[in-house]
Amino acid sequence: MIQEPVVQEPAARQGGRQRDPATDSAIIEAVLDMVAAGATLTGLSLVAIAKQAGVSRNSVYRRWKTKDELYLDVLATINEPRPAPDGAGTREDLAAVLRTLADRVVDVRASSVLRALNAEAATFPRLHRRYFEEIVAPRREAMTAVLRRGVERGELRDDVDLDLVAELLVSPLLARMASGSTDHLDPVRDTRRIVDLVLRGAGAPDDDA
Amino acid sequence: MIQEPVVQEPAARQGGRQRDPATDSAIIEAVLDMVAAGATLTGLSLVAIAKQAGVSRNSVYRRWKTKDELYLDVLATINEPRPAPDGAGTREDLAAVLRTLADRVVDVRASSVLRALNAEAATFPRLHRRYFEEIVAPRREAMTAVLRRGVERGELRDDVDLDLVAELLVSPLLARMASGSTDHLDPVRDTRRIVDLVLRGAGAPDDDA
Amino acid sequence: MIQEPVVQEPAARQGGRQRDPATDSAIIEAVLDMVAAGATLTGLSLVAIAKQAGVSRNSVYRRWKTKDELYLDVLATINEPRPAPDGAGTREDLAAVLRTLADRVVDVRASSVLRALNAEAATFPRLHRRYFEEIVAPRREAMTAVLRRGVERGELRDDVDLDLVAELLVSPLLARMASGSTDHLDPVRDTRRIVDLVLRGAGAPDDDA
Amino acid sequence: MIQEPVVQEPAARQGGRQRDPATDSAIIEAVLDMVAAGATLTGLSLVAIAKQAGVSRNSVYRRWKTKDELYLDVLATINEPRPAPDGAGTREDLAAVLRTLADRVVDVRASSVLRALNAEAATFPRLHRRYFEEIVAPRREAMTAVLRRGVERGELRDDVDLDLVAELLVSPLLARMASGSTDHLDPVRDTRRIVDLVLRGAGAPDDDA
DNA sequence: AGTTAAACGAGACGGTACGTCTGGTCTTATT
DNA sequence: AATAAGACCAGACGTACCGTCTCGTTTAACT
Repeated sequence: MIQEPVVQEPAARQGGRQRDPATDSAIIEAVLDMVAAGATLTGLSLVAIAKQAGVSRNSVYRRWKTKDELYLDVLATINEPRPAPDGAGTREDLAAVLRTLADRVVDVRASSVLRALNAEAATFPRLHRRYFEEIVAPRREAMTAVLRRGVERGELRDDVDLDLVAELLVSPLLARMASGSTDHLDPVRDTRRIVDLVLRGAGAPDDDA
Repeated sequence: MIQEPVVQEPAARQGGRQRDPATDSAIIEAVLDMVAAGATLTGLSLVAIAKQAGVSRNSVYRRWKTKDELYLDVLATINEPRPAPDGAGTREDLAAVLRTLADRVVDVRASSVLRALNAEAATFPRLHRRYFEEIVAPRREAMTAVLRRGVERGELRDDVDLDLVAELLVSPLLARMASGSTDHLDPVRDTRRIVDLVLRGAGAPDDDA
Repeated sequence: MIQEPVVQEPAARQGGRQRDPATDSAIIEAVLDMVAAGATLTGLSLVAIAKQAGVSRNSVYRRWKTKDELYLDVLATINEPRPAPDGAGTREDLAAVLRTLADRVVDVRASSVLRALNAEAATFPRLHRRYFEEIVAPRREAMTAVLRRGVERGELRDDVDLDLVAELLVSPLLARMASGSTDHLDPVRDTRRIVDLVLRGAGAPDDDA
Repeated sequence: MIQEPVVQEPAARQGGRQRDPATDSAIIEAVLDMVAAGATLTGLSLVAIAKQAGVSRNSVYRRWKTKDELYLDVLATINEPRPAPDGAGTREDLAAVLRTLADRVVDVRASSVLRALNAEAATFPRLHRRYFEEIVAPRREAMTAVLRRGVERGELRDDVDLDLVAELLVSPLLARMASGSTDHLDPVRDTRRIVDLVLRGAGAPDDDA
């Protein structure tokens, strides 16, 4: 799991001043703020981050050798695991799974980081892989599980491509995250509307025959 | 329209060597290639672009004072207008409109630029606005027109939010563009499948009542 | 001799527009003015000279391939030969020879060029050699001739080093040229005073024994 | 006095790495060497100096914002004050004062810098003024004092222009410095000969009447 | 309490890239 | 063919960072 930051504990501890934990978070906050303000992952430098955090360069470099490692810890901050939906019904379960995503999309700093990460995946392969393993994959599995159960329950057609359905459900939120048009998004209402429309379809009933 | 590049024609022409048009395109190609290779809009420098284009710095700065202006011309390159769908039927028209988008998504260089532009919208507001006016808005109108006609024809329900339907149709492609997972996308097949699923819905028929 | 400029006559003259002789002198004047204004020989560029002369770069490069060649022609402009003194008397002859030098020292443009040339002798060896052969050597010979005649006539001691006497006579003017403190120099009066003092000496008569 | 270089001490010293004093002198040495090798004051760039000194550009710019300021410190290096002559006799005192100058003339680096400075006085007015105040003026006063005392003692005529005598004494050395023909100069012997000749005069004794 | 060791801010340092400017060459249109 | 205008490449210059390093200072653990 990503939960545990990789800030290296210095080996043997026999004396000396302690690291200020406030510095750790000040730096990570600085990254989140700057990225949310439009900075690029590549464009950010440890120096600039230090300045924004009100901390000496030294204090940043002491903790992370590279931006890559720092960003791993930043990414860990974003992931906020949720319990699996309770299985009340397919419609509600889908909405619940989507909510997890929608909440992150609405969080400006989180969505900014993820948007930046997508745009620069090639530059940060390790970071991008981690993003997939820790954030994307679990959600996808949760979604798939709900969909499969929906078919079993007879609440979903059994002749549809579930992967496509999942993509259809998730994409509106992802697209908003990608474009940054996150303002008018109401996590509760909009996830509900998306689920409804995907389940019901937009075509006229006759048209289905 | 964006079609006409803004490369400034120097005022009065009475003598002097002519600008090499090959240089213009070499520079724009360089930008497209570098962005497709993972570069950031902010991260690119006119110097690096010149190097990649095999052109002197001077020749770049002579044409564009800022990256912003250069990118405007790059963006113009991407926009490839398509005729409106012929109106054979809602299903076919929707697929046709989506195709325009899907083709751009599949084009690595185009989608890379747009992905980068989305990620750095804050840094290039003028560019982003232009992107909306010239590329996004026309497609959206085309899509809306088709949908409205579908309702009039009775091929679409009249109780659905057409904006949401449009978003549902478009988002899978946008999301792929955003994440760069563009490899397995088949413009013809996949647009068809998306349209079908959105029209028909994924829910079991009984469930609709 | 330096008198004949080395401006290359274009080989065969078969037709086409004629060179504008005004351009030649405009360029040389430009050099003189710029050097007098403080420019360095190395620091001047043909481009800057063209601009100052109000002439296209082309027109300069067509005439002189290098600064070196151009400066040779500039130097030729400075040398203004004078007839040998008439031999009325040593005192008058010395003053006459010094006058030639003093007049050049007073000419701001000439002295500026020579001062610059001295400072950058290492960079323009050919030019510096030419300067010696064409300007310095003739004057020195003239001076030596007058001094030798003075000894023969019994107007000068026969136990002094004539080279040193010559140096003593010439140096005040050269030093002024070198330092640029040329303002308060009156060629007629000051050469006279220098000659008088050198002949007579500053020591009290008794002191000589 | 000029003795104290103007390398700016950053105001408050509370921390940070110390400047390497070896870097200071390496840079100044570089300037002296390059000017002695024929470089122009204007032509030198802080970049070239840094390269020659084997130091990063940064380290130069950190110390001096402009060439002007750097050259002030270079000039300070050249000035080497001497005690006033002891007053044994006018002849000896004059020789002693001239020696100070002759030694500087013989020092290739010092004379190169001063020659360059004279040639480019217009470009570096502040530097040139300083040169006068710190180097020229004191020597001139020393010289004048000796001469005046010579008159009082009856060792010099009382009807000569002492300023002219001073100029006559000093100019041969200055002229050599200006022309760079410094090789065959023997400070001890030549100053002596100059003083002797100026005191005694070159004219035949009868000629004075 | 004194010693030791590390955290911390400040800033020197070498290196690299950027955008500007200029120099000399080449090309085009005009005279 | 000479000229003016200007595109073009090459390279230097001064600036701005970046990441490393070395200081002097402060804080905490361990004698």
